[in-house]
Amino acid sequence: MFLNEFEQLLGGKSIMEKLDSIDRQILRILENDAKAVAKSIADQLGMTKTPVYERIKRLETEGFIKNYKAVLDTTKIEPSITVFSFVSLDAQKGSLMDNFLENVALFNEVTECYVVGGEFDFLLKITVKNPDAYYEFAKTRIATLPNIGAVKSAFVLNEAKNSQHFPLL
Amino acid sequence: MFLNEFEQLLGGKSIMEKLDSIDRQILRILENDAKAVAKSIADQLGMTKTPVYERIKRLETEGFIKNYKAVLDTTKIEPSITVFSFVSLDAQKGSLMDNFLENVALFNEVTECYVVGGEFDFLLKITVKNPDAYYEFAKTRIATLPNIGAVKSAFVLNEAKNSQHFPLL
DNA sequence: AAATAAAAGGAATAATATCCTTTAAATATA
DNA sequence: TATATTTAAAGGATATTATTCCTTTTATTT
Repeated sequence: MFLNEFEQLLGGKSIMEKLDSIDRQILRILENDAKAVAKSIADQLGMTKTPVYERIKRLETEGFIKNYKAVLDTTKIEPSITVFSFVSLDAQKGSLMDNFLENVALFNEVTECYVVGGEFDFLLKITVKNPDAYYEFAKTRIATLPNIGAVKSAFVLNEAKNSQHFPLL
Repeated sequence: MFLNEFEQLLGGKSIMEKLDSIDRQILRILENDAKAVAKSIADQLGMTKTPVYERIKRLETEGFIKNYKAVLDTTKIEPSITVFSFVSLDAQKGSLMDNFLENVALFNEVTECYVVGGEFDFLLKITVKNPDAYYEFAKTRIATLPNIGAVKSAFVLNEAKNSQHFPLL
């Protein structure tokens, strides 16, 4: 058996632990339902629990599955509003961008933050109690950060779709 | 004991099942780790498993917890690009908006879709294999929908933060 | 055909969910 | 303020169920 140069470097262990069709089906099932157990997944795939169990463990230890989370019905818990805000900096100096990211990482209100290409530099997903709270947050937390240029916001009126499913599985 | 008019309608059962501080702490723990069991949550809260177990079951049956999902490391599974696209329609007729939403709901590539206020009508989160696939998808799937006006896209260069935590718990 | 890897099957362990009874706490009532 | 009533929590016991391990069989690859 021949090892390629990468595998040789790792003592025969492949870097790219590839996923076969069964792995992908298991991931798709767990993506829908973290509580699915080896036995029920095995039944769906026409297998037995042992190989399925071992594959799940492998997918966990190798990091294909990062973690398991409860999905909450936030509207039932407390009324809130969500705002997507595009932000651009005065200058695209790398240190400025890092500084911005470090800051927003600390804000619980910013649940997601993406570095994007195009007219703006960042896209933030912000969740707060109400419009007043958003105004306060934008004014005191975002606008005060150094070198903020333009900010353009879109208020979410309705969450029409949120599948949280990786479409390439 | 007096019932208010809403409670009377439900035979004494309150509509707004309110969450106390313990419920919120349980939700916060499960939001981080769906695999946390009653015993370990109870330990963290200085309680015993029974009341915690009963509260979890209540939170599930009353819908505060919608479901449990595995969070995947999609970059390890397959290279992909994510694009946020703002879309506006020619006219904001309600039926046109419904039609648009019905269509995008069918596209696996559109993992999230929000109705927003402001310059545009919708915000889509789109995941595809590569820029070519995005061009193909935008051209054949989105641009061909009836009454599409403007489309403005921002390509994700980096996912700097994705907490998936409801900040108001 | 041989060797390796994966899957199957079964069995045992361990842990958790679930139930029931008792105790404590909080609230309402006298 | 004391007492009664209701609700929630605690504690323990049981039964179910999943994990985990080991051996055998099948499939795949060389």
